[in-house]
Amino acid sequence: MNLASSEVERRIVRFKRAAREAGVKLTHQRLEIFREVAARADHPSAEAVLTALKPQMPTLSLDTVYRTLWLLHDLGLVSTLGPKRESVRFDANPEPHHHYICVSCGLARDFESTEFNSLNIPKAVNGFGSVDTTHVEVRGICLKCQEKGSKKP
Amino acid sequence: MNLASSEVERRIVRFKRAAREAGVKLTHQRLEIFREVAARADHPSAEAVLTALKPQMPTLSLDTVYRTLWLLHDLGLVSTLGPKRESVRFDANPEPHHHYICVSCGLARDFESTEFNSLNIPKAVNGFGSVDTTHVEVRGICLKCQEKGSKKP
DNA sequence: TTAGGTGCAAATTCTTTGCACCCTG
DNA sequence: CAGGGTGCAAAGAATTTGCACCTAA
Repeated sequence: MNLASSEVERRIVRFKRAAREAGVKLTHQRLEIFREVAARADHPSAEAVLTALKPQMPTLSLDTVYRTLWLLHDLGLVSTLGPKRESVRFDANPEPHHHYICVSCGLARDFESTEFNSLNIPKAVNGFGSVDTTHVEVRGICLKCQEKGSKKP
Repeated sequence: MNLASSEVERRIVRFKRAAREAGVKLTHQRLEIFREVAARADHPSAEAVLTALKPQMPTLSLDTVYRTLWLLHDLGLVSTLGPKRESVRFDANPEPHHHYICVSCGLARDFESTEFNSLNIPKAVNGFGSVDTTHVEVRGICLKCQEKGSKKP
C-alpha cells in the first residue's frame, strides 16, 4: 500500500529544502532513499529500502542506506518506529500501564492512567486487524538529562 | 528506583505458579533473573540484568539471561519495551500520527486521531521530565495473519 | 533417573566505521 | 576544484545456537 504521489512530491520538496538549509549535498542516492521511505506506508527497515532500490541502483550499499536514513532522522524528516538503536528491554509490570521514555538517555518509567487504558480506537484501525493492546508512549527529556544539558556552557 | 518488596513478592508468587503450570523448571537462575526484572522500575536490558546479578552469580551467562527473559515473555510474565527483536524501521510521515502494529508479522500502519493527539498527560509524568511527544501504539493481529492463522488446521 | 536447563564458545544478524575514489555545489 | 558522500570490506554490537555437562522434579 503506497501513498498518493502528490503527498510524496510534497515530502520531497520538503526534503530538498531541508537539505539545502542544512548544507548537505543532494545526491541521487539520498533522493531515491528518501523517496522510497516517503512513498511507503509500511515503514521499511534499511534492508527493505535497499532491496527495493537495488534493481534501479545496483551499486547502492546498505551502509549508505543507513547513513542516509540517520541523516534524514537528524534533519527531522524521518522518525523511527519504537525507540532507536538500542537493545531490547524487559518489563515485568503485569498491570496495564504506559511509558515515559527519555529520548536522551533512554530512561523508562511506568505510569498509569485509566483514561489511557480505555481510549476510543478510531474505526479506521479495525480495517487493519484485531486490537489487543493499546499503549501510550510519552517521550521527553528526563530531569537528570535536563540538568546535564544546562550545565554544558 | 526500585519497587516495594511486597509487590515483588507478589510477582514472584505469580511466576512460580506460572512456571509450575507450564511445566518448566524453577531454577535458581530463572528465579534470580525474574526477581531482578520484577524489582526494577527501569526496564533493564539483558546485559543490565547480567551486570546486576554477576556479583552473586559469577557463572551466570548472558545467553541464559536472554533465554530466560524470552521464556518469561512466552509465559506472559514480562513484555518488551518497543517492538521486539527487529531491525530499526523508518517513518517519513511528518504529520502527528499513531501506529497500528501486527504482533505476528510486524506490519505497521499509520492512523490519525485528534483525540490521541491531545491526551491529558497525568501529572505524575511531569515528575519524570519534559513532555515532547505522545504517541499511541495499538497492537493486534492484522487481517492477513488472521487468515493465515485460521488456515492452519 | 532423566529431560530440560545451563555455560561456554562460536555463529548470526544488524549496524557502524576506515579508507580511497567520486560527484555535487 | 574541494570537501562532503559513496562503496567496499572489515569491525562492532546485540542476540542466538550447538553441544556436553549439570540439576530440578
